[in-house]
Amino acid sequence: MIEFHVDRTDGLPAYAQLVQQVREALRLGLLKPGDRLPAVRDVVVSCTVNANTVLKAYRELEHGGLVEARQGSGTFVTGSLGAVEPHDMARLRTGLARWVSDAREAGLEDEDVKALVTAVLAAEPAASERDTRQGAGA
Amino acid sequence: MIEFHVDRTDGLPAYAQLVQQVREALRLGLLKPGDRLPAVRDVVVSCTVNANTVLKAYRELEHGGLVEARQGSGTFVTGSLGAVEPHDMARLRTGLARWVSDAREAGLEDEDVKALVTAVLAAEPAASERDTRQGAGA
DNA sequence: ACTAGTGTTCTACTGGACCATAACAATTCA
DNA sequence: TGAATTGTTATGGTCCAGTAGAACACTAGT
Repeated sequence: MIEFHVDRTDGLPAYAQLVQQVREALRLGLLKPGDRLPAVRDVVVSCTVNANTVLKAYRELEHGGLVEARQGSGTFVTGSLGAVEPHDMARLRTGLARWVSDAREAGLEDEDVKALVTAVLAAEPAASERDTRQGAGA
Repeated sequence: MIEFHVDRTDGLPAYAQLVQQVREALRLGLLKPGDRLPAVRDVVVSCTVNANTVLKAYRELEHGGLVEARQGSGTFVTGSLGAVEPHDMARLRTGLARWVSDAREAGLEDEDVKALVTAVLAAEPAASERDTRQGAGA
């Protein structure tokens, strides 16, 4: 069961943060079709947000075909994202962790790491993003 | 001279995107003390945002001690961020580019990459972030 | 002194995000 | 059947980001 957390100082709207967290969990394989999302009322309590806000997030996910809400029983995952082999994912994660460790030893903070990732991704767009990219680095 | 771009579908407020882009450029060494930021009116035109929006971004940067506005002449960079050796930065960038290339061959999209980075950074907080972390991954 | 370019301030308005509260509807299970 | 749990809808309000338009203030170059 995924656990949400909302950072009000983030700038990103609360409902968008919830959506993002579900999508992220799907991409990392932490959430699979059949899994249930936390009940609306639970999220209301744990994240101290309004029911409408949670609903908005769940509906956006539903609209994207990622989850399905069943009145009376809950909201369930129905779709997937990314779909990379767990084995490959584990291998890449290890490699990335090593690089991050290296970067931190060189003095980079988390913000530096994120900036660098953004820059590298933008510098050499993937084939699938070639004509869609907006650019993000400076 | 840094070039801004604002993505209205991003969710993040326009002024926050401008701030982020300046901070990112500072971290990557693309912007150094003494450099001038684009004139408010130029940003208004190039990004089709309001002058107040740009002002808000510039003031936030000024408040953070990163830039200084001089009425009549422009807004100039006065501070720095990260401050990692250019040599180290270049080395890390190359290493990251290699990993990204590897990840893409395995089928990861940009969103997958970002999700993985977020997860890894959150999994092993840096010493400087130990008691400040909010968590972000799912 | 003049002018062009720069940052700055002000007021008024719109729209989206969010909250508080309450009620309604479907499902599940004893 | 009934109670508990779940998603859903509705109303009305607050706050803030962003817009629009105008004017003001400072600086540099001529």
